[in-house]
Amino acid sequence: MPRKTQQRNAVQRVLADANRPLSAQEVFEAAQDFATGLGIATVYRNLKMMVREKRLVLVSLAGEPNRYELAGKAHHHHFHCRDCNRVFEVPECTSDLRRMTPDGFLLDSHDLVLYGKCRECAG
Amino acid sequence: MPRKTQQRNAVQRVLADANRPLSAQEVFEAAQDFATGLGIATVYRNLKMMVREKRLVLVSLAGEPNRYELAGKAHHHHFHCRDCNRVFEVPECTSDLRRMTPDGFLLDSHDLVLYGKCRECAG
DNA sequence: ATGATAATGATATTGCATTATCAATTAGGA
DNA sequence: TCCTAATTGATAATGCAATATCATTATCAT
Repeated sequence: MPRKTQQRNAVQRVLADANRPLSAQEVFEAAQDFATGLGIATVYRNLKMMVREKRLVLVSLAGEPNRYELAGKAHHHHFHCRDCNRVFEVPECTSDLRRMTPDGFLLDSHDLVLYGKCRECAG
Repeated sequence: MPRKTQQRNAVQRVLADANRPLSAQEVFEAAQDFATGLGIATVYRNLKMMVREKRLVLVSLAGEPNRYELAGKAHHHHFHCRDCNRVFEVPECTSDLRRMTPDGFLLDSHDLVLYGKCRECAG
């Protein structure tokens, strides 16, 4: 039976407040404010647990450490800012991906990542 | 001055013959046929050199070791087979990605990966 | 309040792709 | 052919995210 802890709440809260996927390191830094003395191992443990419980989903991007976002969001994709290295959400792509799937291939899912500068970095 | 070696030729040939991006490991295995006793370090060295010379491009996919493909191809994306773990090329997506870019963000490039079963695995 | 045990923090360890090291080999111009 | 420097193979080392370990602390049902 899982227990309520300050650390777990802090991790959860940080992810709920950020409306973008965060890395363990980002969660670690932000969650310090709500759980002083927080350890990185605890962050990893709680992220893993919350993914297992399907309260978070893992966002895996090429060449990047894993990020995590709240589960249950509508289908969407991500924008990776090359300057600040933050990842943002973008709405679903509308194009018919089946059209680009080679004959005989079975399409399950897809991932689209946009790269560039976020609003702040473009500023 | 770079020299012509059996090993370098083997790496090059394997990548030219495969019409899909290959990992260092895949290159290593396939190139054995053309260079007996080939070492994995040599494969990595040559891949790195060929990327530096812009004869290959690096294909980085989430949670996967790097893959490499011949440079100079038309813009395209990739299909990652969940069964055999091979990656294939697919033609460019036609949708207007700028439409999904949030206001104020600057879009440089994008990557799209399709997931599913390739023809052989779907067979 | 108490006890059983879940959770934590510090840190060592793992896993894995990739790179560095180095002695031995080989390419290729003189 | 000879020489020199590029290349190679074997393997140790690196980098880094993520996990395991373990003694200590905190939760919460009783």
